[in-house]
Amino acid sequence: MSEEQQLAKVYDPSQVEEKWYGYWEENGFFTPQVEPEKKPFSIVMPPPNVTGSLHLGHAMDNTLQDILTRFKRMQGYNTLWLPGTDHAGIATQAKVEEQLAQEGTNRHALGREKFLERVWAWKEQYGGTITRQLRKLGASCDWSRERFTMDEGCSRAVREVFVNLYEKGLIYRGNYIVNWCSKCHTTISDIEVEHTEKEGSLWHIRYPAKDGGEGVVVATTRPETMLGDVAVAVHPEDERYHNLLGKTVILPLMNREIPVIADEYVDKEFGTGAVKITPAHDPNDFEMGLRHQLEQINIMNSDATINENGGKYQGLDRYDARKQIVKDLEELGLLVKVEQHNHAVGECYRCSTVVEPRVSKQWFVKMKPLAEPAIKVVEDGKLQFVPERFAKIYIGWLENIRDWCISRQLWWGHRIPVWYCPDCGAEICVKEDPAHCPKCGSGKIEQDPDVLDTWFSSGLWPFSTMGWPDSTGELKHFYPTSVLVTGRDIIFFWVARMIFMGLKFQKEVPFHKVMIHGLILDSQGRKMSKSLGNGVDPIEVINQYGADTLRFMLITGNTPGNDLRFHFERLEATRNFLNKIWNASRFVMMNLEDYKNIPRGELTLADKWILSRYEDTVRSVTAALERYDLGEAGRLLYEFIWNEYCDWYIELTKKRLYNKENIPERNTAQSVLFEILEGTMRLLHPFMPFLSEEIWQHLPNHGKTIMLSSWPEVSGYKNERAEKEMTVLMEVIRSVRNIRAEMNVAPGRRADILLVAPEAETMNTLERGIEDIRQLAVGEKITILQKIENNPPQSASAVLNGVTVYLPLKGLLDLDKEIAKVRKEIQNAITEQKRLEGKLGNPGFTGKAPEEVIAKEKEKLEAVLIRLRSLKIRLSDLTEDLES
RNA sequence: GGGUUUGUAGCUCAGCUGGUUAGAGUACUGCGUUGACAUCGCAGGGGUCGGAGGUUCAAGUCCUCUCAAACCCA
Repeated sequence: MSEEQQLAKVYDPSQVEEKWYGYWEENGFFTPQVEPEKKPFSIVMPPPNVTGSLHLGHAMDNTLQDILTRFKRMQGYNTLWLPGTDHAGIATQAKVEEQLAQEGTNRHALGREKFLERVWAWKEQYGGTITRQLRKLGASCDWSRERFTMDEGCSRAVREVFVNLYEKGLIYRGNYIVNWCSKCHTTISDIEVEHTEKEGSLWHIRYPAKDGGEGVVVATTRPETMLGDVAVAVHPEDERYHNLLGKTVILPLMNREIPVIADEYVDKEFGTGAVKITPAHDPNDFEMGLRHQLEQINIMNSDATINENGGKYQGLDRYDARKQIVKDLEELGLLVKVEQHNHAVGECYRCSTVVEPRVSKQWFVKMKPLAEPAIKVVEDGKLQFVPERFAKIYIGWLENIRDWCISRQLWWGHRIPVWYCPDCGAEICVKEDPAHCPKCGSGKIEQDPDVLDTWFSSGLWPFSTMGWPDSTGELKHFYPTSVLVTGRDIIFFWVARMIFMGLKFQKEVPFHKVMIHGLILDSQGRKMSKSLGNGVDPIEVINQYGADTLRFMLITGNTPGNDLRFHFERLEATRNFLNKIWNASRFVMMNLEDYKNIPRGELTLADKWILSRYEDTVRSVTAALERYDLGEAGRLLYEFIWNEYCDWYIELTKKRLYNKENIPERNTAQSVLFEILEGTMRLLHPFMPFLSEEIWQHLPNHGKTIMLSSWPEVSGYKNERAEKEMTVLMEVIRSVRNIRAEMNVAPGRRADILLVAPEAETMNTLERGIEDIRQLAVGEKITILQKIENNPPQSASAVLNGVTVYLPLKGLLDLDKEIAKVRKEIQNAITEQKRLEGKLGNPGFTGKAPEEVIAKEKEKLEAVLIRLRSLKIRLSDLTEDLES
């Protein structure tokens, strides 16, 4: 065992983490065979952006998945954690375009084919970064099955789904108002728009009547869109405007005649109660335009400049046009007033450019028929959210869903599998690329230039990664997956879409549970962002503290679903915990050199106690993991290891370990120390895979790897009596230490201790624990009596439940102080006694409270009375002392 | 405007279906080099649970209102 003795005094994660990860991966420990006879446990990893790098959100998300995966694997499940990456259309394309810009060129100059080559090259270069980082974190996912949303298999799945939905009429092409990002140069879906509250103005503009009357004043936050106005609308019950209904007003600057119409959508209270209607540039106006058969006048180019429909403003940027229009209106005397006005502005979630509602021809998924079953499975409990409250958010969103715009004006992504025939006008949607028009035979067909929203392919992730549309063993065994772990920010983007896609194409939910976790915030509770510069790089944290420390810190210290603040102090506290575990293990190994795995001798009270506490820990940690309360599981382990195993049990074994004469006793202590440490390492392994493996490998009787060892189970060690007895000893020891500290007894100085316990049972406990007390309370001569005749002179004391502790301290004792202390304790006890008597004397309480609660209160009262009696005796003894 | 979450010791957070004298870590104070660990040990001070009202024999824990913060949706 010489190698054990070489363990460093301080745990150094950098020495062990890489070694073990390589060992696990090379030996294929992460890669399951499909074993249909075994119970499956599967997770698909939310695919990170292929060219991205790891942030703390990923670190937490994947730590949670890894904990669940390692836990279930040890429990003997056929366990698959399937990793992969996402092609992230807009983000990746933008990065490559940036690169091209630096070279002084752009994608249009390059052409579609060459551009895509560049993106693939970019992916090859940066695509491995994040998966390497996940390895550093310790993720035990099966890299042999790693997938990419644009790989051949996933692309086939996308094609299959698109064609199928198209044929069922669930995908259609139409002219609708969509969100246009003029910087990313593409359409984005409703949920990709972020609304932020902004200071703006409300311009009141007069539209004169055609007949020369005053006309009407409209209020708008976007005056530039008036170039595309086709009507003015008022509420039908708004009496202020009854005389104007049906009349015609003149649109200033454009001199267009437009009608005043009535629509219930108009809010009478807002602005002047009259609104300008621009169907081509506002979603609400668009709807109203359809109701009233209004013309749609598109006034903007794709770069958000005014187009030929904007008259003399053509060519101006939208905001320059706004300034000019306001100025011109002012000169015409048509600007009535300008008010301060705060309103929500939609911005692109990727680049924060203000989105432009714009009418254009796009592809959509019809959502109602898909949403209904997706709502039902959650309502029926076939798919559960953890914590449950997120189900409400999910259902609420799906109930109010609008059709999903899936086409993107990008090049990087799955190309829409639709061809148009210029000769006969046919629209062709097929699984295999067609060479000519099936209707007229024309060879001039052209494919739709757009690609699909990235989330379209990620929506298929749980089954496309398992080989669908082929029927594979993985699909049969591992689908539906067991649980999906993700942040609450993508419930709409991703979770909902996987659910309806899974239901549609597999006729089954894609996962049984969805575990939602919060965000990681900085120490001040702000979101981490590039612009604030408050982000923390998990890789730097790993380099500094180790992956285990980061992992444990990320999953403890909060409750499921809530955000977590990132404090370096907590990181340090966790590192200290790892060091504590390391040193406790070091201690055990140092004392194991002659350990023989033979039947152990008689167990001491301390042995029985720690075994019982260990059993409790096994049960509670397992239960917490089963209900996805990983933070609680971590906390329980922390408390057991530090407060029970280290602070008490190790200390209690030292005397036996150091006495090398008594081999059986020493061997028994070694045996229990070892058994608990070994089991605890297995409990700890999902949380701290590296540290637990390193320690476990140094222990005797190890196998190939802790990650394939079995999860600890309860084995009948629970011992209430031992726990109760141990509690008495611990209280006695604490009170002696307390007195010593108060009286400034030097730590090394042995002191005599007198214990008085009226009950025979307690006396027995003390007698059996006498050596433990001597050891941990630094006792000299210890006397245990059932009662005392004479008051022990010059003694400090403490009155516990059932035991009175005396420390004779000749010359050190301040009698007045001691008396005051006892008096105060008597006061406290009396207060408590009165409270309990009042409670028990209350017929309301005794009549209505459950039996056990009453019994408990009675017990408490009894204990207080006993204590009070001892305290009073103590007080009279002390006063006698004072008088003598 | 609708919804969700949070508000417990200086700080960060636990406290399950109402029933201990409300807990932990950290910070703070005192003592400490006994053969795992100073990234440590022992001991200690510190909160009446955002505010108001209500239900109940009993409320941090349920209800109503209210204040504050964060987030989501419109």
